[in-house]
Amino acid sequence: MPSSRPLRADARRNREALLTAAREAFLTGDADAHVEEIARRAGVAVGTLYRHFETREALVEEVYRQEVAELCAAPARLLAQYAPDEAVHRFLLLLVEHSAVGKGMSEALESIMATDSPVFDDARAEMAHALDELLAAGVAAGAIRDGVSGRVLLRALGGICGMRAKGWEDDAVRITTILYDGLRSGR
Amino acid sequence: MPSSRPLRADARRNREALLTAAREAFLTGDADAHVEEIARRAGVAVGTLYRHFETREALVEEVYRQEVAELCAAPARLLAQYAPDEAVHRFLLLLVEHSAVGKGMSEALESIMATDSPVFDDARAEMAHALDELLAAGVAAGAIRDGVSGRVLLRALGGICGMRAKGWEDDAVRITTILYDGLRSGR
DNA sequence: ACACAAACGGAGCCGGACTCACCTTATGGG
DNA sequence: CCCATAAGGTGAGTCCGGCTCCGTTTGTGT
Repeated sequence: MPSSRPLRADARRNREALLTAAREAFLTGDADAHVEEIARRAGVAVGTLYRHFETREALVEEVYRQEVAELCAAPARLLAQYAPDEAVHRFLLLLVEHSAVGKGMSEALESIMATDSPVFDDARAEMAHALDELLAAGVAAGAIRDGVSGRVLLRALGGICGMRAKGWEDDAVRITTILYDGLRSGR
Repeated sequence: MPSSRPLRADARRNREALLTAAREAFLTGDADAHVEEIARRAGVAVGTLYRHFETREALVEEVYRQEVAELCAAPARLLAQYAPDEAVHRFLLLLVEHSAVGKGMSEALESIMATDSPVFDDARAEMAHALDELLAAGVAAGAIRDGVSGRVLLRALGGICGMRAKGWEDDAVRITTILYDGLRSGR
């Protein structure tokens, strides 16, 4: 259904502007910028925002989806470059680092990983699948314990990404290491 | 300042009724019950609710605080009854179990553990302190790795408690076990 | 150029948190 | 026991933010 008609030029431009404006708003701190504000930043009226996105939530989700897609590309790349268990370790740390781009985006990731909103199911499935690959490779190499699904690990990571206090990065790295050691200890 | 005057009898009753109504509302699922609804359940008007609690959030916080206080009593009890590392393990599982009382309360716990809202600082500090005791006992007994603070572990637990999908309990138990193994592996 | 569907703008609607001016009642001193 | 009085209760009304609706503008295919 992506081709019910190619979308008029100005419409495409506005849609893009809205997504950019929203992403910037979230990155610069306030994850609950008003729709008016986002529309203003994009140089359009609220009505236009609602022509492109069903609800405010839908817009937020779209921004999240793009961010997640980027993260999902990582596992394959890491597996090609490192030994399986090293790849797992690096991915965990990458995730922590990535969620550091801003409070807004970190909230986004947390939502994706912790909620049951049907809208995020795809993103979660994709993420879980990417993690499954990583873990499977680790198990095959005898470096990672068996019986841990990507979905389970994803849950744990959700908690890590939700951290936002000052000095949270140190905490995140520490928890990540604990998890990693835990994954190896039962192998 | 808890004694600017003993609070009139009906006032105390209403305050209690509001807390009870709110707790029940959260336990029975909808964590975002409207203030009107909560007031109605308590048999008072919204104005009365706002006489006792600055904002809706403040009411929610008070309910959380009570729940957390209950959890904070657990570590001391467990330490008196079990070996340190066993106490840690049991507390982790207790936490999971406790957050199962309902989606509403589980959201509450997640908030307490994941946010930086100054209002929750006390609860977090208390919780972290309780965990510190547990961990310290474990370290002293040589059963737990050193260098993990209660605060850090609390973060990890926040993620676990935030899980709400069907079958989340199995996931939670599994993650908890991984964490536990991780805590022991570096000793 | 023209027609016309597609897209835009923005005043206004609506629901939910919160306020305030006025009424009710517990309580303690006479 | 009763009254004065201040603590407490009430709920219609305000405010604010997400969302809608329809009249106007504009890109596009002929």
